[in-house]
Amino acid sequence: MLLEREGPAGVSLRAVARQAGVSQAAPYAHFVGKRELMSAIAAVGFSRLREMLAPLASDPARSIGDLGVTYIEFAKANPGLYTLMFGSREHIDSGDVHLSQASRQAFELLAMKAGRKGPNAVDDPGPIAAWSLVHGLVMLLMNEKIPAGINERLPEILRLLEPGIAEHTRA
Amino acid sequence: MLLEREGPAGVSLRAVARQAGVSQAAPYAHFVGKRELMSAIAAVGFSRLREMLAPLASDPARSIGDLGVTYIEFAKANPGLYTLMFGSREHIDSGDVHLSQASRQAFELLAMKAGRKGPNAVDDPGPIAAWSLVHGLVMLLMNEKIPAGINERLPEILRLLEPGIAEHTRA
DNA sequence: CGGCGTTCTTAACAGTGTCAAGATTACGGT
DNA sequence: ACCGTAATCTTGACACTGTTAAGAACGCCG
Repeated sequence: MLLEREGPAGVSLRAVARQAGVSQAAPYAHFVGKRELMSAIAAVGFSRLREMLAPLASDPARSIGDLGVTYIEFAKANPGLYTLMFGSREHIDSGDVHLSQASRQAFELLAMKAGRKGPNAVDDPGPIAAWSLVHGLVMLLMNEKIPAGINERLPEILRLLEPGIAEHTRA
Repeated sequence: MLLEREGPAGVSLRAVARQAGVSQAAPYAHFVGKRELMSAIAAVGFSRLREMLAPLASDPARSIGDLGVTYIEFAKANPGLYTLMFGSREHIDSGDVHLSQASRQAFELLAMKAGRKGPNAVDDPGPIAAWSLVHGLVMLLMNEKIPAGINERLPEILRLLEPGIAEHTRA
């Protein structure tokens, strides 16, 4: 896909039109603008992520660390898509309904594992910390801020959060 | 500044040239291209971040959590700059010498607090986890993936990592 | 069959990064 | 003091971008 070769900024409406065999302004019959196209793509990205995570989340034998590893695998397999989903507020409309709904659904999978039980897990520190840790790891890896060599130590890093969460949940 | 009003993508060479009172192609006498300009800006961003963090890092009375709070304050005060520093590989040349050096220096400040002592702290899980957690938190906040309301609970979230790090350092 | 909405095309607008050619300016060595 | 060289700037152009306007085909429903 074009997204993965060039990154989100490399996607031009005209290029996707050419690739579809239609002409420059045709996309505007389907999307009001570029941001809406990108938001739609990002939304299916969240759906795919959720599909990958879902079986692990409902399996009691799997830990948060396992979820994290799968999460990172998704990001490494689709770096362009992942960057689009989380990066740049420029390319995406964060207010888009489908998009924010899709991202919330993916987040709730994490909350199941890392959070206090019950509703409004949204402001529960546990899942937020877990998501932040994993997301930060992915971002720093992608932007080469940390050496790519730590790949094997990822489970170890992810486990660092578990004592704190256990302590917090108990309280 | 223009960066903060429009975000990294809103910065155009022509606009900065206009603002400097010179004409479109003048910047090319100082930078080989836009990416180099942006990389230079990002590098001074890392320097500023390091200056903010330095006093806390050398003060034994301050915890990793304190560093994290200051880090997040920096990001919230300069969201455009922060996005440029970490976000988009499109606008920045990660291979840039000044840039990668500046980011490494900022990272070493974290490593002092959160890591095993001694050299090559780069592959020590502690500081990497700390940085990832804080960075992920900032990113998710900026892109409105998590509600802005958790601001007061930030110290609590950052503390979740401390038991794990303590355990690991002891080993 | 007629009309309407969807999809498409072509053409144009303003804006962008970048390069080439040449003018201007500043400055250091003789 | 002067001359040459390097740094800096200007103008003009190229190919590209997102977006809009005006209109041409097309299918579908009454």
